[in-house]
Amino acid sequence: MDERRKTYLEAKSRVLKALGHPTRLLIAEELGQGERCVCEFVNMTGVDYSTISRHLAVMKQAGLVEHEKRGKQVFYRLRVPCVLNFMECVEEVIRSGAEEQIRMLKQE
Amino acid sequence: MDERRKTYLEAKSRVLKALGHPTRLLIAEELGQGERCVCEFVNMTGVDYSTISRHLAVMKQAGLVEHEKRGKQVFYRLRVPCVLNFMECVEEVIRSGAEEQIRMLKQE
DNA sequence: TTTATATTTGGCTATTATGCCAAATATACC
DNA sequence: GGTATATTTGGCATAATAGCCAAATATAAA
Repeated sequence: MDERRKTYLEAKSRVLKALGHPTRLLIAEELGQGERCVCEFVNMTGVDYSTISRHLAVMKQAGLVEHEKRGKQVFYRLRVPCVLNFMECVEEVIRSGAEEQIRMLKQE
Repeated sequence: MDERRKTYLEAKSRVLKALGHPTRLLIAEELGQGERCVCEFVNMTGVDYSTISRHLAVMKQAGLVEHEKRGKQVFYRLRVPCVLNFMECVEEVIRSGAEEQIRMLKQE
C-alpha cells in the first residue's frame, strides 16, 4: 500500500474516530441544531467540565468543530455539517445488525 | 438525557468507532469493491492474520460486515454499503481543517 | 491419515483513551 | 482589586485498544 493512501486513511479514520464516542456524538448532534457553549454539554450529560473540554479538543483536532470565545463563555459549532448526514446510514447498519441477530437466534 | 437516547448514541458511536481505525477503514473501502478473503487484507497491509481477524470481529460486532466460509477461506462483505458515502464529507472535514491550520499559521 | 493452508483465539505487553480532581487561566462584575 | 463563573490543563488511575506470538481449529489436498 502506498504511503499517500496510508496517510490519508489515518486522517480519515481520525475524523470517524472523533465521532466514535457517545458523548462526542451527542455533541455533534446538538451542534447540528446550532452553536452551543461548553456549559450546555456539561449540563446535558452530567460529566465533568474537564472531560467535555477534552472531548471538544479531540473534535477540534479532527477538524469537526471550531470555537469562538464570547464573554466568559466559549461557543462551539460544527465546521462541516454534512457529518450529520451519516446518521441515517448508521441507523441502517444498526437495524440490519439487529435483524441478523434475530435470524441467528432463530437458527439455533 | 433519557435512557433511550443514551443507548442509541452508544450503538451509533460503536459503528463510527469501528470505522475509526486506518486498517478497518481500508478494509471497508476494499469491501466497497466487492467481497474479499481475510488473506487479502493480510497481504495488502502486512499486519498479522490475528490482528486482521480481530479488526474484522470489531466490524462484525458493529454490524458493518458479514462473512461466509467457502472452502478454506472466509469471505467478508459490507453489509450496508452506504457507509462508503461518508468519505466525501470526511474529506471535506479534512480539507476544511487544513485550511484552518494555514489561516492560523498566517495569523501568528 | 498426514500435511499444508486459512483463520480464529488465548495470552501477553505496550500504547492510548477516558474521566476525575485540583489547579491555572480568563473574563465579567462588584 | 477582589470575587464569581466558565473553561482549560496537569496529573493521575483505570480501562480499552492494538499488535504480536503461539496454539487451536477447520478444511482441502496428497
